[in-house]
Amino acid sequence: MNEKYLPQDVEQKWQKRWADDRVFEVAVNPEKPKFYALEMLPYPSGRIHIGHVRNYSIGDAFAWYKRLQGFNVLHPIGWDAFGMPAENAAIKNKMRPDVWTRSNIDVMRAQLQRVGFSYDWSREIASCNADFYRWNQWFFIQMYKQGLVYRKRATVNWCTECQTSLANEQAEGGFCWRHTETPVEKRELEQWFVRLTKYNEELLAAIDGELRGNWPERVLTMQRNWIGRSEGALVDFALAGQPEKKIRIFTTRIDTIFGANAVVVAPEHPMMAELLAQAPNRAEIEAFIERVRSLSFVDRTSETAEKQGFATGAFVVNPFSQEQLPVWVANFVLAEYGTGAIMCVPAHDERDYEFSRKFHLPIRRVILPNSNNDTEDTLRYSEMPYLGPGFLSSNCGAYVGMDSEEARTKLAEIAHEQGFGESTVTYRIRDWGISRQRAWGTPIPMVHCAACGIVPADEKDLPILLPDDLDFNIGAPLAHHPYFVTATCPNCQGPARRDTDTMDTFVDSNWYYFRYCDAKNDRQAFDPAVVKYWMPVDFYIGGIEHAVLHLIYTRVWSKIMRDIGLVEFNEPVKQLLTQGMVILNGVKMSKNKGNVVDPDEMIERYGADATRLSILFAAPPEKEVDWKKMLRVMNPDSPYCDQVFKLVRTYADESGQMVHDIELQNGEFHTLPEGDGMVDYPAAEGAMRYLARLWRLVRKWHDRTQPGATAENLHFNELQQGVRRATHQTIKRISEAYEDGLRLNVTVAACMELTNHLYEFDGKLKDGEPTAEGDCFVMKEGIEALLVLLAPLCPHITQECWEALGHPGYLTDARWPVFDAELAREAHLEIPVQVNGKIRSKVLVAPDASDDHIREAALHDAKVMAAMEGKTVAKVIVVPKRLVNVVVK
RNA sequence: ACGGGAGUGGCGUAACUGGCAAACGCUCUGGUCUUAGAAACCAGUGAUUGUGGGUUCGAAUCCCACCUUCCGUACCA
Repeated sequence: MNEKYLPQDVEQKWQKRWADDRVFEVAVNPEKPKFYALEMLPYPSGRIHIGHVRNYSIGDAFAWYKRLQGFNVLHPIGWDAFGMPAENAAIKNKMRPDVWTRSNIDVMRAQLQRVGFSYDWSREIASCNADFYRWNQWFFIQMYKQGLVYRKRATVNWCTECQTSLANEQAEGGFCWRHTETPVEKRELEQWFVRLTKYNEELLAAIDGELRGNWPERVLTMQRNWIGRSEGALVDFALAGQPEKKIRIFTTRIDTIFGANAVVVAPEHPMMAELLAQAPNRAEIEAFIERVRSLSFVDRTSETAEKQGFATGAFVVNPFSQEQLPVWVANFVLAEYGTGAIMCVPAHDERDYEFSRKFHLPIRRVILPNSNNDTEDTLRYSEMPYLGPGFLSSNCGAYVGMDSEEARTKLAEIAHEQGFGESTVTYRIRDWGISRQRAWGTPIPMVHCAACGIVPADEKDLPILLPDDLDFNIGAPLAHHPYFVTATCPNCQGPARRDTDTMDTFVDSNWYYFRYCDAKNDRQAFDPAVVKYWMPVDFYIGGIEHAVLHLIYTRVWSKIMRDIGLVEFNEPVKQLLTQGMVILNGVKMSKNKGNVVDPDEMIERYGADATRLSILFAAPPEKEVDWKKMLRVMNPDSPYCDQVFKLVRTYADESGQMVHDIELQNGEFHTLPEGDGMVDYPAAEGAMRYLARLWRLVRKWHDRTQPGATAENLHFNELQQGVRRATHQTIKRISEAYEDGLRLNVTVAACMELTNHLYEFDGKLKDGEPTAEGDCFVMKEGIEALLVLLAPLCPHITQECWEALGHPGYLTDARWPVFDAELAREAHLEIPVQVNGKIRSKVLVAPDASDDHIREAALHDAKVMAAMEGKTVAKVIVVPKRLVNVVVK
């Protein structure tokens, strides 16, 4: 064992051995319990950043933890390799996207290996490889045959930056998920859709069932809201004088229908032409509709948007009251939700109230809050609009006095019986449009034949290969590629045209982790028997940003695979952890924001183990880490450096060189002069200091401990027992931290504490004297436990130390230390004694002392007696083994 | 606006879930060692737990109000 801890040497040595001996490669083994540890796969954007290091360090720690517990752990990695940035690089740098992507992958793979993650590299996949995406095409065809993908013309979201359509989930809030500054536009397009909505109820059931407690509540809430289930009723309002023509509305409050003062339709409503037939100011209304329709999603829904509308001149009949109501068109009614038409009930809906007040429409109360003896007088002072439950008022014809909840079902039933409505459930979630007008993606395996229509490609013709000589400087490269476009109809063998759209890249991430299970299979997407062994994923780590994107799609995809007969389970991910981001100056790190911190420099200076340790120690996994608090500008000669934390922005300049800006005053950034940009990482330095300390301890003791020694026939003195106690308390603490929310920061603290304790013990021994057998045993026990407990975080140094202690094999064969409650028990308890809630003294008692004994000891303590002087004891509270509180008056 | 988190030393955080507040680390100060520095080691500074009220023998922890902050949703009828 080297005298000095040299992380580079240690890390390179073991990384090479791990690779040579394929230490982390696993195979199906029915004898062993399996564990599937997974992290969301990276996009090969160029280089790894510190956020990746954090995410993957968390996952690696858990994979190691399970491995040390004896599980057969599958821990794979791969590349989300299709997508826009490659295509942009192709346009900008005239590089082929596959070349760009693969060279990025090579760089990033080397970086990941340098961090020493315990991946089974034999399973590495890249979604841009034909042996992967051919199965996207295969799935597509299966789903097409089952009616789970279908084609329709629809208004879709269009990102002008991406030059492609987007799914609703990818345009949340009106902005593109990649370009959060770019508002999406609407376009009419013919597209392929995946029938997500078939699984609405199933998705919801699991959110409130098996996923609850195992997925973060935050993610479940977001998914629940996204699915947006809403129970209500559809009601037809016939046009006055034209009973065969009806406007269908959706409402969750059919019980308020007697209070309707109008029917309001969205500007896009399909009956608009008919409704406007009578309108005297038709031109004005049409101009209004045109104006609203041309607004971007954001402008149209922004908070400041005032309610605007026009009466169309048409009237409808309220089917319950036979009352004639005007039909209005207004900007606040959404065409894409419900039926695109509502009934306006101002007394019991905020928006309708605001709208009616503005346009002076009559407001009529139909739900009375307290009972049916509310009078108009008492109501005058009650709130408007009233949204709560109550009783139907005398405005409600035969239903007066009915409970509003009851009326909700009752009126829907009546509507159904009389043929003008029914109760229904609507959802906010839409089917998933997966066609993309891009070239760097999975070609959609469909053929357009003049004679046969749209026909799926023959399965034996898969994969439909993406040409590698596309010209990216013309729009729609696939459509302009003659050999790609030309096809033969699988049906009639006549000439046909290929679909020139590609699939959304979220298709790849739907099932990549199934492919890891059987990554080399060239006959099927995966062997169901193999997947049956490894799946579902036991522990999945990724960012919260995929809560309603990837994590909804992939749940549905699993259900589709189940329905096709490939798998048997319903949910693909048992437990989910959403790790906190690493942010810099309040912004998430990402390549296109230019604020990426490259870990290479840190690893070079402090080693991979210290880098990992420092970032895991910084905060619990689900919390954000602010990178600026992890670093400091260091250059004592620089006038900018005065031993004070500075705000540093780290990014790569044009040439790829890392540059550090430093913030001085007033939030202004200044580029540091040449040579002053030295950045120091106190956190990583501290981590390395700790590891060096551990190293020295092991070095001092490694040849004094015998690998085979047992505690039998040894009698331990008090000091030695203290070491064993600390060891076992640490085992307990760390094991609990893993099980209870994977609080890795706590495990680091506990390891340091144990190390401190071992040093303390070492310091008490007289140097130079032959060491007692008991001393050697307890140190060996402590050090070995410490190494195994720390291995998930710092696999290199612990492995090196493990070897130094005389263990021939890899740490993967070590086992998580077993906690012994007897050894962890305190020799005696120090019980704090309070007098009226204030700590006055402490008494020492035996660990098995009775409450009575503790009480007596406390009451006879000199300091306690002094504090009670002249007062009478009212009550004595004894918390077993914990504390005594004497209440005196 | 609504919904959900979160406020603990100069900083990051911990506290067995109602029982000794601050473990662990960073920073800082002093010392030992050294020609000097670094490293290392030793010692030390550091809190009305956001504010106010309540429950309790006892509150960082539970309840109420307020303040600050982060995240999510944003006319979904």
